[in-house]
Amino acid sequence: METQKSVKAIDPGERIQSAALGLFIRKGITGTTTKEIAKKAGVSEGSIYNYFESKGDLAYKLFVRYMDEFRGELQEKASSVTGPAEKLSAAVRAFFGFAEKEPDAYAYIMIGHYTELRKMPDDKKKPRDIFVEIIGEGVREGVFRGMDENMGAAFVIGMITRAILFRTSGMLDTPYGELVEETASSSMRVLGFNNGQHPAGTAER
Amino acid sequence: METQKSVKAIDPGERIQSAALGLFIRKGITGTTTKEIAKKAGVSEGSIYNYFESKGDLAYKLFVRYMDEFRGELQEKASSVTGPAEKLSAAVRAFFGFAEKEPDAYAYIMIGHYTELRKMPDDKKKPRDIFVEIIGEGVREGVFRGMDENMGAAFVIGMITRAILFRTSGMLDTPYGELVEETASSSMRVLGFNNGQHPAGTAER
Amino acid sequence: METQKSVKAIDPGERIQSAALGLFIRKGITGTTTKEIAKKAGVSEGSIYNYFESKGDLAYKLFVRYMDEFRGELQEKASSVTGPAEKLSAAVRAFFGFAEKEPDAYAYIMIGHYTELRKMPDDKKKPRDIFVEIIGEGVREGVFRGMDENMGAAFVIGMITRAILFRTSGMLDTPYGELVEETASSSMRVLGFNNGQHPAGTAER
Amino acid sequence: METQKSVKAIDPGERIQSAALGLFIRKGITGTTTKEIAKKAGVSEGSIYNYFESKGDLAYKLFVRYMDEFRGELQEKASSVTGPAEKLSAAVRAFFGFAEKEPDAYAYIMIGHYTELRKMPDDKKKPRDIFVEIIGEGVREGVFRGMDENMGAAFVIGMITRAILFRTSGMLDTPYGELVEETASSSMRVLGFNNGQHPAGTAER
DNA sequence: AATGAATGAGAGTTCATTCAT
DNA sequence: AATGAATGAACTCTCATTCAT
Repeated sequence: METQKSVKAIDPGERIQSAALGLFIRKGITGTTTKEIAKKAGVSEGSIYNYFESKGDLAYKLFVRYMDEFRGELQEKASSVTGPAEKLSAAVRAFFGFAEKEPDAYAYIMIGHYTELRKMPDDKKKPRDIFVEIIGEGVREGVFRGMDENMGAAFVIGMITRAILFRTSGMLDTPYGELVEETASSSMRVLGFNNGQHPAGTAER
Repeated sequence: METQKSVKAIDPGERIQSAALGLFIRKGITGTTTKEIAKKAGVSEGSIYNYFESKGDLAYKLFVRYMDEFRGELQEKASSVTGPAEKLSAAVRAFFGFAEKEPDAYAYIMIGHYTELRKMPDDKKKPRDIFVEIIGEGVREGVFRGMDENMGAAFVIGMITRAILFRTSGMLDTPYGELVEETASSSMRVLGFNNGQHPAGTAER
Repeated sequence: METQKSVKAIDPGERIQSAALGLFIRKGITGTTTKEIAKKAGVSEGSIYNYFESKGDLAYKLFVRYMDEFRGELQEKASSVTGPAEKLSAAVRAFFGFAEKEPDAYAYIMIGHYTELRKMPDDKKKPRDIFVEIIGEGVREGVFRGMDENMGAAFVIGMITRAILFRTSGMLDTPYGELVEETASSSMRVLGFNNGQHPAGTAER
Repeated sequence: METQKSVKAIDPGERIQSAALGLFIRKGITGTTTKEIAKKAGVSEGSIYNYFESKGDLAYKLFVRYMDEFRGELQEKASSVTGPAEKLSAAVRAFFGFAEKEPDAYAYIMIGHYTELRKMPDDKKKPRDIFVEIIGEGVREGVFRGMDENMGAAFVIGMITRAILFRTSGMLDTPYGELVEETASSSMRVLGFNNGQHPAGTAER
């Protein structure tokens, strides 16, 4: 009963991260002040520094955290099925699923590629690696047409992210479920998926 | 013969824009100081304000300028051929062409979508509109499979931009020409291009 | 046998003072944080305030404590012999002795004259008073030449402190014992000590 | 006529240094805020940074400037006469002269030895070197008794600085001129100066 | 007595913008 | 048009001190 008194009682470090995430995606990292973060999180400005070394550290930790979470979900969903086509479909769905479930975290990850975060080194496995592996496997097994797996991953990820971007910014009003299915099947077309019946490259369905 | 006395003689406004572009893509807009711009452009800090209202105005004008230029090239190339498939191919090539010829401008446009510039309203025609129109036309003519033209544009643009991003960041070493061709043909696959022989949706080639 | 259980068992107030002394002389009072003191002393930051009113109070108490200790040693050594010359020699030796035995405390006292501590009023007897008294006595007894006792004290203390400073900072490599003797005899020269044979002040000039 | 409009017209960099010097010696470097310096100098806080890289840089530049000036005066005065005894006397007088003419600069130099400045590396010639050279020369020429020149310098400088300190802090009311003469002649006593009549070292002990 | 998270005033510093020249 | 010194608001970050536990 003492475990959780009120909403204010949850870990300040968590509240700071949550507040920062919302501000970062709306105003950018540099465009967000520590004063704003503190106010939104309901803590003092100085408190931020009890949990993070600097604003940059906070931004970076947030990035790594959500990248890991995102990659983890992709991995988990892809691992739960067998076969390159099934894995790819699962990964596409998980991608959309994450963007739908945690839109702020998703937006932050996307922004990260184009801002200060981009230069932050990371030798950890990234979401894209999941796609590269699945496609590589599919190509080797003859399920997908012969193509560079990195290029295939670029195509698939590109389609997904732009579809989400178009939808988020109101340029596309296709219902969510339909968009997911269309993106998944379009990915199959790009990869020359042949349903396993005969050599890749034919793809009639 | 008065057209170009020396490098210092060209329009200061031009030099300022050129300097700013390079700095903006490397350090971000907020991360770039007017002092740096002035120094790189070889003008005084105060001079910037004789040509632009503020740093934000400079950033915005740069964005609009290159967006226009980019869209213009896409338009021009697409208009020079006939038929949706040909137009689309031309647009895809022009997209890559612009990114190759003016990498800084291209990078700036891409970054713009995710930073301060994003909020800048624009009712002008954008690069994406070119794709939407071409695809819409192709769908109506039965050359492409039946699909939402905005979704199709999202897919195609997504493939192109990610392919360029992967290549630029060294994750993909496919030769330039080959990448262009692969992207163009993959776009056709996604759009269910049937070579004009029979109803879209079959796509064997 | 309860006197000293473990190093952690000794009085926290003592540990705090010891930690503070080391930090103060290396980084200055303002340059030392309470967090550092607490860490080095092995206590919590808050604990400091159970023993001292403030950081300034801690700095001041340290200063007074060592000033007293220093003056006490000078006094004690000087009192143990008779005659101005002997007393002065003893005081000079005690001065060097203190600097050698408790270099941190000595350094802190020296620094104190030039920093925040300087303004702290003190009507207590100070080390310099020992010298003033001895010299005044010597002058009145005709053992030293006629001179202002305060001036004489300034000269003697100046020689001692600079000699120690030069030695501590590596500018002087005279062995310790020799330096003490040289300083003591040089003090005698300055004070015109005539070995008691004939009236002081002989040194015609 | 335009050269000097008003007192406010003199170089802001100079006004900043002057204001900082006064504050630094009264409150210490860390104890002085940039806000105070700016206010006293009659400039904006930001202006300080048009002239100095940081508060530390300002403090350091001030230190070097006055050290150079001080050493220069000692050198100049010592060079204007011949013979070790005369040179030493001149140096002692110049030392007192500088402290009298520029008490703030003198105080700042003294404080510098005990604060942040102390760690600032300096391979330049320092005031003390003047004394070391003169004494070394005197010892070699037999004008002063045989002694380590560094030790001799420590004694002489110690006497001078303490005499000034005692006088400045009101512990000594000897008139200025007399104090200078007494310090000069006492220095001669310490160095065993024999008036040139017979070999140094005569002072049997 | 002991703790250490929380505080918030205030520090040094940056920088877009202005304006007298 | 061009300059660049001056500005001052706003920033990030520090740290002595407090206080609920």
